[in-house]
Amino acid sequence: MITPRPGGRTARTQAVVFEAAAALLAEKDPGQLSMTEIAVRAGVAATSLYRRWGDVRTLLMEVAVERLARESPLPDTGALAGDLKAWTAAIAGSLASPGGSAFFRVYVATAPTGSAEMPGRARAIGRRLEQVQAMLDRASARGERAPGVLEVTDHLLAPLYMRALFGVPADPAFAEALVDRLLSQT
Amino acid sequence: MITPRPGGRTARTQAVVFEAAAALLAEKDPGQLSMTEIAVRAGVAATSLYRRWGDVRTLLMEVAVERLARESPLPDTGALAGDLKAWTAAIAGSLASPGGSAFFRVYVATAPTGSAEMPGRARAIGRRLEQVQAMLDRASARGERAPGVLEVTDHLLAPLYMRALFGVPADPAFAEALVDRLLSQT
DNA sequence: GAATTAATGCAAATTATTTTGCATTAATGG
DNA sequence: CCATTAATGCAAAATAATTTGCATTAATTC
Repeated sequence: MITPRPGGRTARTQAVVFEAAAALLAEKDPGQLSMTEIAVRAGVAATSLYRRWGDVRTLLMEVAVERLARESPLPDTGALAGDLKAWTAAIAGSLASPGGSAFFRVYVATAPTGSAEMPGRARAIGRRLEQVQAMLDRASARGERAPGVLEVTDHLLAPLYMRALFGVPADPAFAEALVDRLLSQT
Repeated sequence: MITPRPGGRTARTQAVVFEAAAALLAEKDPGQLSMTEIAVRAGVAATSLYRRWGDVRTLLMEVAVERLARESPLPDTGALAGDLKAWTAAIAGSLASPGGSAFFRVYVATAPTGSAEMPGRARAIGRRLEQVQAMLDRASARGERAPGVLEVTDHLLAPLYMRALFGVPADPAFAEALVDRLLSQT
């Protein structure tokens, strides 16, 4: 059984487990969560969680990746400024929701202090960067002058996530101002 | 015994414990560290750690606060641009060292996902913000036009920490460019 | 729809973490 | 220097987390 159907047992238990983990993530630190706790909340045997994900870090990273994919769709407004504004607004919105910075917290908490590895990590962050690159490529194809991916992460993503982390509100107007600031400097 | 002398037993064990924790922090995630592990490395009974700090989170937060205070001194070059450049360069430097983002990781890992509390947290982050405010106040007193604290955290600190988190190098030139970019927009 | 395969649940065993009680050692105050 | 107080160490107990073996249930294949 490599890819079970959406309604299969495997998919079903994964769904309840992810749901339970996400709910707990909105309540407490990633570092405070245990396999046992998630298993109880999900109504699933802890044994199953250990067998499928190995440890809490791995499980939480998968949850984060899955949620991220759903929360900020890639916009296409026809202009770079519009794309970036819609995208950052969506990010700001999801960061504002309870547990909205959960993905980011999980990433940081599970990221190795050293330099190397992490397949889940690369996948998680790769998703965001692919979105950025796609937008920038479209802009270039239209003949617009576009910044690089690094500029976007440095000047758009960084302030938004930092604010989420420190509890400073980041409303849509702030996100929009960041985009204007970035584009006026290219 | 409220404030034991620098050479006292309490201070001595705290020193070895902090040293051990910092060393381990450079090797693995904050979330991976246990009291037991730190105790063994420090050559101290785990019992003592539990009694003095209660749990790993609390201990690590204190370690982070203590290290931060030593790592980035407040510069005074006579001009805001110079102050900010010296300060960001110091931050970039310590972030580049092995385990340099340990403080930040600890902060994120131990920060509650919910909204409330945290004495250690406020103290930790307050230190950085006081430094910023002091620099900005001096600049204003000299008659220079100075940005607000939020601008500094959004546009200087955020990119630096974000890069540290994702393993993207942030050299002194990058830090300097951030300062120029910020000041040219005030 | 039976046979096969994989995932799950459950209980027991193992291992790690945390707490507790008490003896010991170091620091402090006369 | 002696008495007092607080911190530490050590061992045992209590709790929590993780692993393992095996029976059971659900899904897939033919």
